[in-house]
Amino acid sequence: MASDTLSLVFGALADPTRRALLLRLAEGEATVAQLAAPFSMSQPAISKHLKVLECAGLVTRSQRGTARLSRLEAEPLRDATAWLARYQHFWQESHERLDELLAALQASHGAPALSPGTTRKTVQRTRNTTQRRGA
Amino acid sequence: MASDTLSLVFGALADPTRRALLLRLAEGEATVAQLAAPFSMSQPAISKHLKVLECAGLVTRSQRGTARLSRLEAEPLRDATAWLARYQHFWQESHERLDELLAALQASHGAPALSPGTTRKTVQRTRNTTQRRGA
DNA sequence: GTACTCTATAACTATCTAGTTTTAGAAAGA
DNA sequence: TCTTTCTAAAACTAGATAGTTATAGAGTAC
Repeated sequence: MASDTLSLVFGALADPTRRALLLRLAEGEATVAQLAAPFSMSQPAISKHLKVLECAGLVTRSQRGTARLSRLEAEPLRDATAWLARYQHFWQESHERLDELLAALQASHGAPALSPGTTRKTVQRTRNTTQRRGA
Repeated sequence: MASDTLSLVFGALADPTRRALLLRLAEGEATVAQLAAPFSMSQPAISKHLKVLECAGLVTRSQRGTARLSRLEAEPLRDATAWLARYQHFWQESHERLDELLAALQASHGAPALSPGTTRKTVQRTRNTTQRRGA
């Protein structure tokens, strides 16, 4: 894979096991054993996935006794989101805000433990975005 | 790679060539030859990248004469953004809105042709998000 | 020091990836 | 029809990826 940061981050996210690990880590730090528990996969396999996440900057690690704690680092996810957001106006037809979209998505297929508590009210604002599409 | 949609999308984005293709397609439809021009890479290589993008649902194609037009489909990017946004409150320390962050990013390292025209004003609002972090 | 626990590394396999060059096929033009 | 243009497919290569089992090493407890 390409070694630039964005490629590493997207590459790390391109695996359901690693995405699941991130979701778990969003609840708090965890040891390798704790992280491996839900998966029908060997411990070294999980260690490798953690290494991929670490290389992408999505996880940092510390020692606690004989165990190693993994901790979520969300910074790179911001960069990834920023990249994606350039395309926002291609799919956001009605210009609703991202967190409102999110709220809707969560309402439709079950809110994960992570989500903010309440849906916020729509804020009306003008927008002079030039919609350029087509050749 | 895993075959679920999200994995395909993130996997497609995990390559700088493919991200560049998407950026180009954001300006409008293009033929394979047009897309291949800026790259020092063979035409079949570009065709393969386009196939990856197509499999991820990021591109649809149509025929025009002897050429094939590729068109950006941003829908899957919304899903990817939605996944990422679950981590928003991990990096969005001061709770600024995504598009404001974007504006700042664009201001700092050069606005791409894609971006909305103006930075919008900060809207003050309350937020009762429960910040849950740590074990 | 010895035993135990937790995790990383080594070594290996199978599969996927990204690229190449060459070739075939489809559509348009003369 | 014959030629040209544009793109996809075939066949191949090198290297990365995701998993395995077995083992080594580091830290704690005794």
